[in-house]
Amino acid sequence: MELVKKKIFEKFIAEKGLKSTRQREIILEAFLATDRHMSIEELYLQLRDAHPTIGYATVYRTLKLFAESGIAREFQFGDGQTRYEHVTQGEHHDHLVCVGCGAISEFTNDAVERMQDEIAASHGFAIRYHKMELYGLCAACQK
Amino acid sequence: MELVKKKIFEKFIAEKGLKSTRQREIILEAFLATDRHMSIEELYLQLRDAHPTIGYATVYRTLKLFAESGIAREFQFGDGQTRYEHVTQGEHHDHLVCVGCGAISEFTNDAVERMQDEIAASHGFAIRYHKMELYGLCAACQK
DNA sequence: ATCTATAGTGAAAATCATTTTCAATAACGG
DNA sequence: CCGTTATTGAAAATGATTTTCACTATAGAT
Repeated sequence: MELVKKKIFEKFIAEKGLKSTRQREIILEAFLATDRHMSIEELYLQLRDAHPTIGYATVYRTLKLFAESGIAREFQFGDGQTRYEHVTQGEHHDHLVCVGCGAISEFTNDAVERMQDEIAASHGFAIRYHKMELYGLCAACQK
Repeated sequence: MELVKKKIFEKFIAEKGLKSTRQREIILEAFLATDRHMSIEELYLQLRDAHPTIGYATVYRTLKLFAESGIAREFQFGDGQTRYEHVTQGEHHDHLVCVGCGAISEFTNDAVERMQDEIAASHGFAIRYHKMELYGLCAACQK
C-alpha cells in the first residue's frame, strides 16, 4: 500500500534524525506513482516538468534513502543503469528480463522461496534475501 | 578443462577473423589460472608484475572477448565492478554472496535448473539463461 | 513566532568504471 | 618480405554516480 510506504519512510527519517523536506515528499510521490523498475534518470526526467528546480543529485540521494528505509530496492540488470523498484513488505518477487526489448516483468514462485532456505542452510549461510532473474525472449519478441 | 577453453577461444578468434596476439595469450593464461569471479582490475593488477607493458584497456577488451567467445561470463554483484567468471560448457551454477565479507561461492541445484523452465514456460518466455544469487552471512561471518 | 544548530539542496566539479580515439605496432595471407 | 587490417597502449572521452560548497530550509528550543 502506498500509504504504508509513506509511513515507513517517515518513520525512517524521524529515527535517523533526518528532515522531512518538500523535495523528498515530491520524489516519494513520484516514485510511488510510477511503474516499477524506474531508473534514476527516468524518474528525474519525469519529475522535471512539474518540478524543474529539483536537482539530479537530490533524486540520487533520495532514492538511496528509499532503499535504506526499506521501501525500495536497488537493482542492476546489466544495462549500466541502477534501477529502483517498490518493496512491499512480506512480498518477494523475481524477474523475467527480455533480452530482446529489455522489458522487465515479475513473477512470484513459492518453490523458489522455499528453495533459497534449503540451499542456504546446506551451505551454512544465514540467508538475507535472494535475487533470481530469468533472461530470454518475451512472447512478443519471439515472433 | 583449461585446454578446452583455450581451444574454444582460438576457434572463436579464427572464425571472427581476429588475430591471435601475445597479449591475448597472456591474459587468457592469467584468467584461466585465477580464482573465479575476478574483477578486471584484480586481473590487471595481478598481470602487471610479470607483464607491465599490457595496458588497462587491453585487459578490458580481452575480457569482453572471452565473454563473447563463451568461455567467460560477465557478472555484477552490486559492488560497482564487473566481474568475469569461468564458464564450463554444460555446467551451470549459481551464487552465494556474503554480505559481510563479500566472498562469493557457488552452488549447483537441479531443482533450480528445472524450475527456470517451468516458470519461463508459464510466462510464454523463451528462456536463455538465468541468474540466482543468495545474499546472506557466510558461516565465518556469523560469529 | 523567532532563533539556532544542523541537515538538505542545487549546481558544478570530482570520481569511478568503462569505452573510445589515435598514432604506432604486430599478425596473417599472399 | 609486403601490404592490409586488426591490435595495442596511452591518453582523452564518456556515462553514471558521488561529492563539494555556499546557501537554504527544517525541527526543536527559546
